[in-house]
Amino acid sequence: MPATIRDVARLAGVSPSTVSRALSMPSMVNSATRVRVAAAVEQLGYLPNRAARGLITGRTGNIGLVVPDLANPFFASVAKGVQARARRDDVAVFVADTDEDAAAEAGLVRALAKQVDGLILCSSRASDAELSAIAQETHVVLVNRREEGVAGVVYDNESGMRQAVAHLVALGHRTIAWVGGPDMSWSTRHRSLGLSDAVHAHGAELAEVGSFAPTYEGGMAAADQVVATGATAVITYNDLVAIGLLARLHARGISVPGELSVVGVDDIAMSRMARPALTTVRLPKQQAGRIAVELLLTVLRDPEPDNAIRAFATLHGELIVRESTGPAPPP
Amino acid sequence: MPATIRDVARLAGVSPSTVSRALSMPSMVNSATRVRVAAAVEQLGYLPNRAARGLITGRTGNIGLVVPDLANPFFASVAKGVQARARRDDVAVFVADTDEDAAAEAGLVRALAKQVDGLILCSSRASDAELSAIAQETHVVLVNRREEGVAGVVYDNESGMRQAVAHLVALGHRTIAWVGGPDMSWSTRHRSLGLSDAVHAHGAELAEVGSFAPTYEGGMAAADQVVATGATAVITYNDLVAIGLLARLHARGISVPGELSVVGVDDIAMSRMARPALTTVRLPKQQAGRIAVELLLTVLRDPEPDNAIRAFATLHGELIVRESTGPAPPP
DNA sequence: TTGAAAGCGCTAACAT
DNA sequence: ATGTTAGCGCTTTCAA
Repeated sequence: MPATIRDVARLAGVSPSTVSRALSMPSMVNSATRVRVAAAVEQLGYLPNRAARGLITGRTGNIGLVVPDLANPFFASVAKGVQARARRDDVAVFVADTDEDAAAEAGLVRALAKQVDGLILCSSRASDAELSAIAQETHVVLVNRREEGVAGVVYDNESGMRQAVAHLVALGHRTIAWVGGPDMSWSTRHRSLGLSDAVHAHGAELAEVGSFAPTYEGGMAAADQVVATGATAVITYNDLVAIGLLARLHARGISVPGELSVVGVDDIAMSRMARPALTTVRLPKQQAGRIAVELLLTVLRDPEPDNAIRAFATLHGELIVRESTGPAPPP
Repeated sequence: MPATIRDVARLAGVSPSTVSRALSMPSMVNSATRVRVAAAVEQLGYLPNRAARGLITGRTGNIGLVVPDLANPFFASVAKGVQARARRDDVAVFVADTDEDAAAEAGLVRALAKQVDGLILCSSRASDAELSAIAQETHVVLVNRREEGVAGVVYDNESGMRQAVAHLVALGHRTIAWVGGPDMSWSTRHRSLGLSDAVHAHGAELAEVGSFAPTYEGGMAAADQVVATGATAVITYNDLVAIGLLARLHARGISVPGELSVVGVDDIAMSRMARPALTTVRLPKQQAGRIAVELLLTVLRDPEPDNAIRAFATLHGELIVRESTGPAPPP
């Protein structure tokens, strides 16, 4: 049986309210009593029951993190960043994996919303309407998606795509293929847009091969269509897709980068380990998680609606050049 | 402002206790009132406050999952399995990442213990003493570790090692190196033991090169020592280590499997994607997570101490042969 | 500076 | 079958 505040109070010879104050507002209690309370707390190994506290303060000290797929290293990294930052403020984190299912996401969000002070929605596949409904119910921070009036952190996808295109064009590529991710993904739309702009700015050609699952399998599936476009270079929605694509190209005996250059996005650990090692746009993943928590805590501390709107962070990706592109020029 | 049980009661024209009963023990309430309550619940979008319920029932409907490193795909998969199974029973999951730090683990566990019905400790690095202390405070299910009197799920490491060794010996290897994982890891001890038995049973030689971090970097660090042993084959603590080792061997121009055969453990997605593709012992990861939840829910349902002791599941690994071993015989 | 009392949202006796 | 009462562990008025 864990000790309650009354046990502590009894042992310290004070009232429960004094114990409560000694813990949450130490300045309002006599230093002598404060010491006695501290001793009792120590001796009993007392830890306040957060649920009980939350019931009255309306604050649970918990936050929720919702991701499409924990097995995707990108999300695992974001989750790690969230964890790390949350722990610093003694905040516990509920994690929910939606399995890339928008319907499941809605359910999980509703279930979590009641037990947390706020929610971090990572790469949410929810519709705009659903999203604002959620934002009404609890504090929300978005990762990888920008929505008016909701706080969040996004990557500058346009800049990432510009870097990738500049690199490929410098290598002599004139036709670049693009393998898109989930249609509901904000990132895929913005990467596609940025890519289109960058390619045309360089007077090159863009060959879009459509939407694929953001997974290794998605990349395998996309490979043949990419080859069919006749492009000499391809940029994929993310690294997982690029690595799947690499595998299929290898199976078909198509040499990378000899016949086709490949660029991914994310720089997951796997990218470096791929053969050939994958050129990619490195996104600061843990940082996104940390900032998301930061934002959420800020919003919670000062819930003025004005702040929510401004609280949008933009992170920048960085092109990491590896063997999967050049120096061999395309055919 | 979310609706409370009193709002529902008022709208349905009944008392709060009736609403409570209609929701938790529907059979004890008149079907007519049950319908009225259901309607009110629906109309108000009422969702019981779990914290409040937990305060009185002593059950929160939450569980905690503690892992050493979410960025390790093995743990990400286990987490996914846990999530999936927990969701089926409408249980929410706190996830804590200890960053491979035993001290952090202790703190996180204590913090979580109060807000959950039970804890799943995955590859816990805690000492036996700490572990039993935790098991005293809350219900615990261990993954990847076997402890007397604590429920859990482990892999049959011995069998996995036997399969790997039989494979290597059949290929003609006579000296097999072993790269161990964290010293505090139950798995590393049992893999090492099983390996030793299997190797000697085949009349072969075992060359142990010590403990390394269970990461890509650990594998890089181990590679040169492995080579120095003169072994023609190496088995590593896990796939991440094997892949790091592969990278370092590649950098040194040592051919795999031509000069050295490599076998990992886990079969993370990355293993298939490695070049050469990694031979490994496939562990059912999500299944471990699912079973852990199952066990925990069972223990919670019927907290007789007798069950806890028996509730230990053993899962079996399966050797997956890929390019990193044979058919080329060792030198 | 401290204590007593009330109550957060809910469920579990105890009545009826 | 339903309502009333009490109280889970905590914080927060309000008095002293």
